[in-house]
Amino acid sequence: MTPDYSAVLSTRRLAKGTVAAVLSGATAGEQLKGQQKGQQTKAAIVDAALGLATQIGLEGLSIGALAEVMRMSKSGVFAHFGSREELQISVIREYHARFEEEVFYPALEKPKGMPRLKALFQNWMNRTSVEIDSGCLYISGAVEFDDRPGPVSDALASSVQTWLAAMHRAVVQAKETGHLAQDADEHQMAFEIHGLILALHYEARFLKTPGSVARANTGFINILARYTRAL
Amino acid sequence: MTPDYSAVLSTRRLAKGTVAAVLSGATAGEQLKGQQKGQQTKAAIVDAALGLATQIGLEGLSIGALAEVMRMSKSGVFAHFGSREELQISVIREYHARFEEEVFYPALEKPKGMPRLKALFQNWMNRTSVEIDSGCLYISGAVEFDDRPGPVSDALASSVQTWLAAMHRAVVQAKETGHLAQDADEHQMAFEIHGLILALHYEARFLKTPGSVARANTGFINILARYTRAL
DNA sequence: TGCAAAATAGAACGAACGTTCGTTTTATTC
DNA sequence: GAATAAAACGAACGTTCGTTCTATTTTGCA
Repeated sequence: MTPDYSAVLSTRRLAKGTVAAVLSGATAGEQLKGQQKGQQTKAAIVDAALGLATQIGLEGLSIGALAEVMRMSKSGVFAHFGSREELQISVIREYHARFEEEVFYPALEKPKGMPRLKALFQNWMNRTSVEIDSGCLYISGAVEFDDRPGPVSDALASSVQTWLAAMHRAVVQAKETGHLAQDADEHQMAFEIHGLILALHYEARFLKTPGSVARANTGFINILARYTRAL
Repeated sequence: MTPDYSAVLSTRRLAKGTVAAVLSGATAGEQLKGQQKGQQTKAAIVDAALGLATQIGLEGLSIGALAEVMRMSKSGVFAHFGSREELQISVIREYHARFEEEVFYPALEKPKGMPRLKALFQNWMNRTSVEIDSGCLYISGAVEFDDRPGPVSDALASSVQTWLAAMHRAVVQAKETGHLAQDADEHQMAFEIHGLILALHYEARFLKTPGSVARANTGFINILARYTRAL
């Protein structure tokens, strides 16, 4: 149920199409199909939908509003997905793709261990900072679907788990390479890091508290100090 | 714009009616009005509405669904509030009242400084743990209204700020009483604590990750260690 | 007990929702 | 350029939404 980045993490970056295909659940046939007009339109719709969803949430995303943005008819938009749920899932997949492209892959350039861990956090934080105006789908989605089981919730949870697992793996590697104390609890550390990102998103985006970015940074430094020092 | 608990924190618990009146923005006249039938009905509606809102969110809260739960007509429910927004704000005020009753006031029994700070966190965490089945309005609301300015968002932000300010003040007092290092950054510490609660809510409620409560607890211990030790 | 006020019901409103359908327009292929 | 498939349209469906009216019932008080 929960794919993870482990393979990618140790083998560096795979061919992009393959990874994306696996992660998005798309079949090989779909990927290789020629770029008909409909495919580009669909991509444009998903792009617009993602923009809407990060602002008003996946639940607030309506086909009517989306059609208006696209200057298309409701039925024209609808036909590309067959259902609202499928549209939402497409949006999640797109978000996932962009997230890993922006946060995960660039960090693989850094060597295993502390450098990569730092890069992962830094990229994650940068993205969250930028998203202060648009919102993070992994955070808003979690709230919207934490009591609404179904395919959309599953897709969302799967994406999040994938990313959190990658983060956890990076911590494990940092310990393996001797950059962290031998008795460091990897899950605990990942949990605390996650908390920093969530607090940043909450305080900066909703409360507009100044200095939140600096606090998240300082928090990370504190966590590092805690887990490099022997207990 | 942002009331705070400061007065209450230093004078112990005030007369309940007064504090509640100030916090809820209700007028004295409203408070003293005799308990007519309508008042109890309204209270029952708000109670049911709070139950619904913590599950499906403030945005998902609909008058129709609420009327069904109450076995009343839509217009009957509606008449008590005059608008959906007013209903939402009533729910927020009710949540606020219960939150301080359950989290804030009991901690005032403990002496200022570390004991009170620990109690505040513990109560906060206990409530968040219990809320894993029902959801926290301060968290879900922040996501739903972070890009939707208006009276509801204002009421919500005000409540949250009040609580976070109380938490911050507790940290300041802990430092004043010598329980924390002299160079401890109170805002930074409050930020990190907030992150723990958010991570707990996220991982336990959405991802159903086992052991999240223990991790939040451990995280708090780690933070305490960091801020009692000199930098 | 009677009367005014408060509380609830009921019907209706316009708008928006996701979805279905048949038709028409646009692309692609031969 | 004709034949075929893909894509987009426009209208309508049944629901639900918040809200507005006008009755009707219930309540509190003299």
